[in-house]
Amino acid sequence: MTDPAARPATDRARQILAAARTLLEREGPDALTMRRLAGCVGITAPSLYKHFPDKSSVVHALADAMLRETAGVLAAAEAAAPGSFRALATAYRTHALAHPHLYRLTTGHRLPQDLEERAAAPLFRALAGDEARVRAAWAFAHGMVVMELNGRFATDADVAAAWAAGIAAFASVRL
Amino acid sequence: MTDPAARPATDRARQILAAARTLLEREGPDALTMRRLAGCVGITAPSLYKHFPDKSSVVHALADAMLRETAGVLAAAEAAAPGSFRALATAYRTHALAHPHLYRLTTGHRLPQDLEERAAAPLFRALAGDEARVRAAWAFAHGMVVMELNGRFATDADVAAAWAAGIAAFASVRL
DNA sequence: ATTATCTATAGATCTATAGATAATGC
DNA sequence: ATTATCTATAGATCTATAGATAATGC
Repeated sequence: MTDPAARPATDRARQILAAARTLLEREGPDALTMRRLAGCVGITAPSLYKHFPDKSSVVHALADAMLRETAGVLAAAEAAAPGSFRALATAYRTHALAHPHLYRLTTGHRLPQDLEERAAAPLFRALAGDEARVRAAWAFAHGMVVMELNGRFATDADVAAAWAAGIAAFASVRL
Repeated sequence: MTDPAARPATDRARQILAAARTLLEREGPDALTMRRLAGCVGITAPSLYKHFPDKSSVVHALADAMLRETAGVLAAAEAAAPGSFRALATAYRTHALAHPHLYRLTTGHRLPQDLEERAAAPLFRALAGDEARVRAAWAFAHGMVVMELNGRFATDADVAAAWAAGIAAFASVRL
């Protein structure tokens, strides 16, 4: 209810967003044009403007939905294994790597702060309420995902071991 | 010598790269067009193609130079404070935040692996040769920088404390 | 001779608006 | 009446090439 564009009211708007998501994930951000998006839904580009005021509102709605989904994934991981930073990190990684372009789109955006905080709440609990450590751990997870997505690790690198090392570093009791 | 585009031979090519760097850093990636770049150097767009085969070679050369610079910064930090992960992390952060657009450009690229490894060598030494931990620590630093650059932390967040928490987590002796 | 440059332009895009037309809901 | 859609198009871009012209180096 906060933002009409971010929370589509009509079926058509939802259908457009679903198509945008598929298009972005399949062909990357450059493919997400109003023309191609319209084509996916079976209408012409100008008709999109009856449902979204402009392109950025479509993009914003995609990012918003993705962040909500991430929050849900983390909440589920917490429910399954309360207090486990490892479980949260694994769930985060899995979800992010499953949606590379959406992940990049979302993390490249400035989103409502309460949404972000809600998503990070399980992490806050897992790390015993240490804010600074929560942010550092979040940055670690984000950095790992981005580097995996962008192929920044050497092909023979043991990425799982790197995740494990980071998880151990943050989960361990403070010295 | 590896790549002619990445290591410009002529003064003009170097001048073009310098202008590209300034343009990118001042106005962001969308401003970096062949026309605008040519304008900065005082020539027309087609003339650029006498010096670079295409736009991507210009971009690649920028990323290459930035990564070399990062390697230099880390090496200098190591020389000043051998074996200190904190010193490396601080130097990395400072350099990255001083060149936001270049940093994003560079980290969004796949670069020659030996270059990346050379840049990471001081980190490897500081973390006592633990490869997995080096990668995790690198991801942490990268994640922190990206989140700072993209304004992903709450305005009242103590970012320095987050850096300190991550540095402590990785620098501490293993349990 | 060779090189750097220019003008002109091909060939593709894009986002977004204006105004007409068809379809739906009262 | 209102809404969704279409066609047509404005108005901006972009990258990159072709071919002519000026300037440089032998």
